[in-house]
Amino acid sequence: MDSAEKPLIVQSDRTLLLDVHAPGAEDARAAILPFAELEKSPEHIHTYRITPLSLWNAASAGLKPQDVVTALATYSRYEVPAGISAGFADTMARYGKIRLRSSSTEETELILFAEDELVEKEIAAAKSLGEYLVKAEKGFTLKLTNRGTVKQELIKLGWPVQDEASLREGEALELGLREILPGPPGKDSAHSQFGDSSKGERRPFVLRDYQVEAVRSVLGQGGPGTGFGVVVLPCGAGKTIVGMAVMAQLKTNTLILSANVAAVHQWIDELLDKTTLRPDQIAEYSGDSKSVAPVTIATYQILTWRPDKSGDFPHFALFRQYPWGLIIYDEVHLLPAPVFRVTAELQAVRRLGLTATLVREDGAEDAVFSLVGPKRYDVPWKDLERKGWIAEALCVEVRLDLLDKLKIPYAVAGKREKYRIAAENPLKEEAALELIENHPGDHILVIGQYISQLESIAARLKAPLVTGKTPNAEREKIYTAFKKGEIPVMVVSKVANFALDLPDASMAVQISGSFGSRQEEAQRLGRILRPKENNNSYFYTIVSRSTVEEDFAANRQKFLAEQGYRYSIQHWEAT
DNA sequence: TAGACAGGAA
DNA sequence: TGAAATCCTGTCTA
Repeated sequence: MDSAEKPLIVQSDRTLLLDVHAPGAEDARAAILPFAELEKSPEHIHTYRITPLSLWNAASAGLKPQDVVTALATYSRYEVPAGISAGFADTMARYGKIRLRSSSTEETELILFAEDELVEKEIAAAKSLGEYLVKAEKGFTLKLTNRGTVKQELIKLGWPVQDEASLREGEALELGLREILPGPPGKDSAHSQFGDSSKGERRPFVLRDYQVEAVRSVLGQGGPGTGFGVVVLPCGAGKTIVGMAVMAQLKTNTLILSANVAAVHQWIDELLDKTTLRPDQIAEYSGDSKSVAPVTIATYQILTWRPDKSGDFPHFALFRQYPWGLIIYDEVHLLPAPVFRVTAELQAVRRLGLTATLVREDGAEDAVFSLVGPKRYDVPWKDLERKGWIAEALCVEVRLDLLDKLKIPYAVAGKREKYRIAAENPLKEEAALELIENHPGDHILVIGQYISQLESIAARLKAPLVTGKTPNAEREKIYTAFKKGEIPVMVVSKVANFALDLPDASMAVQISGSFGSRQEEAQRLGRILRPKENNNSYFYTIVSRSTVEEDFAANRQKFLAEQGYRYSIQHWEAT
């Protein structure tokens, strides 16, 4: 490759510019993904940033500074700035400089070792740690119960702790997977993980190669200190299966926390379908039913509920009253702040975080890192797509003008109203109708934010509308008809973000979205990413040109680019 | 005992 | 930056 054509520009401020049109851009992206975070993703040049956290994640995954340097040198158009490599080495070296080990004498104490004297002095001088650490002959001792808090404080000081203290063994539980021996990957076996449990059949399934790898990277080789961390996999890639496989390896009582009751039920169905667990060994702990069993699935919400604002969290007792050997945090990026607090106490219990995206809008990534664990496994969506595990999705941003009549009201509107005017641009409906007309035979989901807009387009499409107010019985009826193909188009509101029982579609048209949340975009794309027998899925986002929406669209798409998708932009004109 | 629904929270 | 949906609890009805 001519070096002038290389895709990457490395800058001394630790940003990486990726020219997405250059040859080798895809390979370069895959190479930098383990240690860099995507920051911006406009059409031509994507910006990645190397942060301390991204380097520590890389270090905990076993990457060496030299690997980072090599990746950069391989794809860099210009010479890698002098000094930047030394900086990476310094930052990465911080991971592992401080280790946490079990005390050989005191069962309720841990020992914090610093590799060199300077680091030790720095820790000793840190005010925020003073109340937890006691100077010992070598290193410091701390109370077992402060394990998480200390780790969190240290990462704030720039010292990620390598936690090697032993983990508590939970009560043993015999369970296995109803798994058949893995075969070669291919399109056929891609479907075998999605058994139809409604028919009551419990088919064996194949653990996919990347799922096996994810399990291995969390559990390590069974050595001390392993057994916690976060696995990042896209929607539809079988995160629950990774969770169940970890459970089957550890064979211990497990508490599973998930985002909503639908997810709780899904976990229960999956556990019954794919493991050897009996129904009486599985319990739901939610608003409906508060039972506890060797495997218990709870919602985050019930745990964070409290009768009055400043009081205690009565349901936290669930964490402590049962001998859990493993806690699974489903959708760990949604972990609420109060659960961080109790998680800080639970550092002796094995922890597995599952998510499609670690990105949090509130910047609590370092709390996830220090309390749940470092990122242990991540795979670019494009890889899964290439192997046929998830459907290939084509993302198109459709830009159109604001309706003439609205241009003046938009210009004079306050910041607040601008969002709504741009989002509800009536021309979007025309464009959506046209897109849908051009896709006969597809199962189409129209997704939007505002009920009035959705009502209008649903009426024009003669399609059913599902919102939060739609009673469950009716939802069920519409979903079934959509699945059978009796209804080709379905209009949905924000329920699309949460409802797990929403049927799969081969095309989605997003006519309005909310304030640039990447998680939201992820959920929506996930709706159309399930494996299909035939060809591609389409994801259209309709955006009003020259409005605030363009900025939001950029933010929302960042996530997709993060995963290696390429957006194309179409301009639509009213005829 | 199950469900439907209102009200509060985030 | 704002609207919409969810989940939990408690109460009421049959």
